[in-house]
Amino acid sequence: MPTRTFSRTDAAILGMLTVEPMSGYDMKHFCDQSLAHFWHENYGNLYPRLKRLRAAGLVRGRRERRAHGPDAIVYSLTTAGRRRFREWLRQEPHPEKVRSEFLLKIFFGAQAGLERSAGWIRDYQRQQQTTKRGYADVERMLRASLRDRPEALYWLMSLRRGQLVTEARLRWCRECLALMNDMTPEATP
Amino acid sequence: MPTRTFSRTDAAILGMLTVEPMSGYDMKHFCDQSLAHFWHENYGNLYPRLKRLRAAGLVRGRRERRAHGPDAIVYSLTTAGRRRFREWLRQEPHPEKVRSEFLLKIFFGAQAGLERSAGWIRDYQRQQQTTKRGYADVERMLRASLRDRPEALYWLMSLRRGQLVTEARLRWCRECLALMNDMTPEATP
DNA sequence: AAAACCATGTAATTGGTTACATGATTGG
DNA sequence: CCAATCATGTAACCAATTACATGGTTTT
Repeated sequence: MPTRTFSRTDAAILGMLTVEPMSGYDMKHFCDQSLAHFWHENYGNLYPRLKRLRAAGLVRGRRERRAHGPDAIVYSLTTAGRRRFREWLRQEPHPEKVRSEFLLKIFFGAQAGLERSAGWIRDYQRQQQTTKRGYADVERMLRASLRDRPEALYWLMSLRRGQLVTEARLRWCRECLALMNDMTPEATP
Repeated sequence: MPTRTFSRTDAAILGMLTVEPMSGYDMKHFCDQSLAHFWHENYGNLYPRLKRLRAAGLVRGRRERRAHGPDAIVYSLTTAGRRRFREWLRQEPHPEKVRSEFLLKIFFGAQAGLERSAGWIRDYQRQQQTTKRGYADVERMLRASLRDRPEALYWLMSLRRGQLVTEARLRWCRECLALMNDMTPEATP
């Protein structure tokens, strides 16, 4: 009797546990720090999933005393869990279903006017710049861990993707803002 | 009494109707053709939403005879609908919540091995190449429509974003494949 | 006559988000 | 002792996907 349904969140959970045993709380942090540019989770989804995975025998969890703060339920993979994760890894990834509210607003930007649209782009540009700076730190850490963690090479690859894409987005911002600037009726004397 | 909830799909629908009156079927096509790289819809969501929007008085729809095929319900914006769309446009876009199954598989790729991971990347590369070719056609069409459609400038901007990002992703594929190739124990004599 | 396309819909389900509730521990 | 952080959970909700069902029209 296999797990009834196996969501992508389940896969992410098992994946994180291949790195090291973690609590649900830790996983949230792992997502926010290491997977941020391509994955996110929230507690309301994480905790119930962990319970189900445990019931299904894919993970085991035990209450542990922590150096700082209250006890936590630390989960680790069972043999079945590791097997299930490998199985998921073998399957072709589903094509992504993008939904970018931001680009929707740009596409229909004519209705909003140049000023407003340029404003969204500048906000977006700022975000991307912050992201870019964040990557630099992560990269340093990852490179350092390459010695004792061969997987870090894969981590670096996924990071690299974030970097290149962010770079491209920033370039796009510059291009658009320049273009829009040329279009604005010159107000300087 | 305003619409109870206003989903992003609702916004997309109203947006498409600012371009021209359309049926639900047309909208699906519009998404697949013009918004594909940042938006997608499916009938099971579209049709019920259209009903609700009509009930809320934001769109009006009437059965029309079509040149080819059966009758269609062609929707257009009401004044309230146009107002509601402008209101949505003024609001700051929500930050995107990315979930890329593909990158998750790359990140945890060490568990799968070089061969498998490189395979996913090659598949991905092929997809992106197809996408890139598609953009070229769209660009030509959009540039042509610039004369009688000033909004086409905004359409071109959103397209440009797709082009730059796709370019970056392709570059990433090349980099990764080269790196992985160097790592494979040379099998040639 | 069949295949391909045009067109609209519903029901069941899931997958995920938000908001709420609770409480332990640590550092200032 | 208060604020911040650590930690786990549930309930209500919703948004969207999938699968199913139906039928008209056009082309071959």
